[in-house]
Amino acid sequence: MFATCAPAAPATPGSTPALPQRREPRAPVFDGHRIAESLRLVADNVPIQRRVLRAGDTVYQAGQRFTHLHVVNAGMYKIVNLSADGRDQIVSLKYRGDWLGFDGIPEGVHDCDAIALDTGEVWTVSYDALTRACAAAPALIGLLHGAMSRELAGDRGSLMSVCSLPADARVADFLCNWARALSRRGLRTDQITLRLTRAEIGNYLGVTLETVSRAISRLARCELIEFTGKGRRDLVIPDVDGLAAFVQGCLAPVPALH
Amino acid sequence: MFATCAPAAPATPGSTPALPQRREPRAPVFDGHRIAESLRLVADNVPIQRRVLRAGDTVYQAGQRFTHLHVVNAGMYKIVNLSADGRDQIVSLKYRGDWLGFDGIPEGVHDCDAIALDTGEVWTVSYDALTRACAAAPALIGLLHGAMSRELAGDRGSLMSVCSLPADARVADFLCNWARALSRRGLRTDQITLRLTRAEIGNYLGVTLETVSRAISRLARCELIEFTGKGRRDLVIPDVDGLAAFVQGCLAPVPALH
DNA sequence: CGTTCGATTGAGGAAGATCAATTAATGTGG
DNA sequence: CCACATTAATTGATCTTCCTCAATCGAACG
Repeated sequence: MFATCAPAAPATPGSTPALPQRREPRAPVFDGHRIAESLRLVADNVPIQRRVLRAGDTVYQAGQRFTHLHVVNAGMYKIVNLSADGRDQIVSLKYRGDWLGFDGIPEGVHDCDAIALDTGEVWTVSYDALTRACAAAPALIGLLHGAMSRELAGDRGSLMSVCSLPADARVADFLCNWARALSRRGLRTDQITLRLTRAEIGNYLGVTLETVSRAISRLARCELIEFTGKGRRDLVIPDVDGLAAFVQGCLAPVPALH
Repeated sequence: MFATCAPAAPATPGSTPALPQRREPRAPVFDGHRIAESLRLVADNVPIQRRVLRAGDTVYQAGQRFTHLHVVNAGMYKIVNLSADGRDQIVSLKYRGDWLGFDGIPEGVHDCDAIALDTGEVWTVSYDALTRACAAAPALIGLLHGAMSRELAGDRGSLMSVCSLPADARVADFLCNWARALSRRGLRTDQITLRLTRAEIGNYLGVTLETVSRAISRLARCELIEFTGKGRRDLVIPDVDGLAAFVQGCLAPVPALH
């Protein structure tokens, strides 16, 4: 696939111009203010309970009765969906400002686990109290809907990645998204610590852990990523846009349709 | 994979009993009443505009300003996500009772297309009017949240299918879900018409159209599905639970983890 | 210092993609 | 109504990617 490490050649010489291949470093999005406001809006209108978690702690578990929602104030979390037949599947990752627990709404019972990946804090609010507060403070409705809609958008992104990208690109895309999620929230990206094992990343991306490992090694060989610490969990992405361009490059021969 | 058509042998003789392999025909879920109530609740509290669509018509398109939501009263719809680089990806399918348009909430602009797959009708409501009505009729809040949460659950299911099932099982799972979506809504399932081409199914499931075609042929050979009409678009699923069991059977050698 | 768990890397095989040819259904214009 | 074009679906042959199996290595921990 990319033994040559050719990073997304700017479209083959005689190709259609239909693909702008946008390479200008996109304006770095920063959501920190919006998130801080959201947190304040919640805390001002609903009684919250702060809860500190350590890596491995569960915020809630599948099967538990649903009574509360949780807003992430700090830390990172994985959402694990367990199907009836024993498969378990990491379906999304959550960061500061994201909500946890929507899955329990329709049936009153959670059908996912939410598990902390590192030390963090969530603000827990009663769902009943929250809906009542919505009547008084309509801004809360917009907040909630926005959060749910963003979660939907994230899911669509995952599906897109899994359905349309080869394994190496999936891993690259995963790393891009991770880095962007951090940078949008104002967290440091010059020293990223992967909080997932290769097996977990593979589970999330629909590939085996060996494939993840090989992909990461190749990306490192191409210097699209660099390891910093002793182990293989701390890394730097020197140029996130370059990494994103690599993802695009994996699609080169396929584009035209309709 | 299943040249012998062995349908989910009840676990290999000496295997762990950890996998119950539930085969009792699950109680058929029927959501018709809940959906009818939901539609009425909306119509009673918010001005709606009925809109009839024919196959291929768009309910809304990516890039359009978001002002309205839509509830499906009839017909089937595909949601297509187009990424910046030209990939387009079917991310979900919608039926009576589902909502369309949530993707526009956070940015005020849609980032998906919603396209009718056959003749149908949607009820269009102003999002502003709807949120205002939520204050007056709190049941609407629960309705909306339930709908969004169900959509999230559907997305997780898709991701799970794509990440953990081999191609043949994915197609089988897709057909199961289609049939169940219909039967839950009280629509006839003794004569299912696929409204998607093989290419579209493949796009949705992350495989090529040839793979879809082969999988469908094999399922038909095993009599897990049967074609009815002249073409290859009308089919019957004699035993949905049997088809679901086939999906499970594809996972046999993998289960244990942790 | 040995044990354990996670990660890396290689070799071989299998599932699925790609390329290509054929058939079937649908639509068009004469 | 028929010849023709067009689009969808099927099926086969080959090739690539990724999975599986296995060995090795490294870091962390008791």
